[in-house]
Amino acid sequence: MHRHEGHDACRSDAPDMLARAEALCRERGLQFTPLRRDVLEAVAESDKAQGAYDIAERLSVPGKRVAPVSVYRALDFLMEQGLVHRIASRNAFIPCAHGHAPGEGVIFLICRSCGAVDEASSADVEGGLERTLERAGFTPTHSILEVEGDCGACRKRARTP
Amino acid sequence: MHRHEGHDACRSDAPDMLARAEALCRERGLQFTPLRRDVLEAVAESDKAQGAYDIAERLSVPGKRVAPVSVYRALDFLMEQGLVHRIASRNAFIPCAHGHAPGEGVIFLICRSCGAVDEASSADVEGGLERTLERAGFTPTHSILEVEGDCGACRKRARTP
DNA sequence: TCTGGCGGTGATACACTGTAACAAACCCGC
DNA sequence: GCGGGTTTGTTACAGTGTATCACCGCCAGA
Repeated sequence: MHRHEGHDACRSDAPDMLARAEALCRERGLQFTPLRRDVLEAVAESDKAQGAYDIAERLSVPGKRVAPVSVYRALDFLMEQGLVHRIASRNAFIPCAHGHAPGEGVIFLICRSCGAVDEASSADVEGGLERTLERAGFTPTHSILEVEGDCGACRKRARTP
Repeated sequence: MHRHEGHDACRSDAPDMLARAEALCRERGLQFTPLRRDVLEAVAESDKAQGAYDIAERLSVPGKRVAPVSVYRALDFLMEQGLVHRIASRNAFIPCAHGHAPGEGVIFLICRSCGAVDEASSADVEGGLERTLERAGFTPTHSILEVEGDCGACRKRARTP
């Protein structure tokens, strides 16, 4: 089990994220288009989960509107490539903090106070889940695990206002 | 760890569910109104997750329309009382298969083929999750764990068509 | 009895989220 | 240049959820 270390730096270091995405697309023979780049950059600019419409609005400038449907398409692409995650309980999107092993379970920690979303992973949880599913005769294809609560920073802030 | 036994009977035994709900409301001094009763019954009639609009349509008869907003209000009430669950990945609702210990984690097993939703629980998963959250300095208030895949019945059906 | 409050419901409107369908632009190999 | 796939723009629409206000029924208290 491990928690992802150095997370904050990761999330705010958008340039690194973009470089990684570009390399990944080149490697896979896919197009890292300007729109996809812009959407990824917009998502990576914040550690809060952002809605597709927020992103569309942020990317729009007078004279050059980006329609939500375009954002959705870019997000679909970025999710397929494992570059962003969707937070089902919020209908919102966050950058993937780091390269996950394919199929590795991710736990999203969503702070109800500051809105930041952290990622964690746990071999214990994953193993327990596998055993539970097997016992139930259930073959999983995809699982989501999202926890809402208070992050350490916000709890500390609440104690010493 | 245990998987909920006798689940099918539980889910289809709507009358029992209604009696339980009524008793629970009386006990808590809350109103188990006709609308709430109808909504719970509609949810309990199927082991598939149903959308609020589906429920509204099902409850509507010529001359007596039930608006989605009314269904949402009833569902909010029923969720607060722990009688129904919301499936975040589907924007849909299912009856609670049994009385959970308050705060106990539930794992939803969603079959992508037949759409049925089963419930499971696992002390392993829960313990692992607790440890992971503590390590991350995160205080949880609510967590959702939903797994999509193929249930045993559908996998068997696929093998012998 | 009257009255005021309160919870529940009905009804309308609206905001937010996501997708379908089609046309235009672009890119790339032939 | 041409043909075919991919990407994007645009419009329209479906699905999901909430805000607001009015009305009703009930019940406690004057």
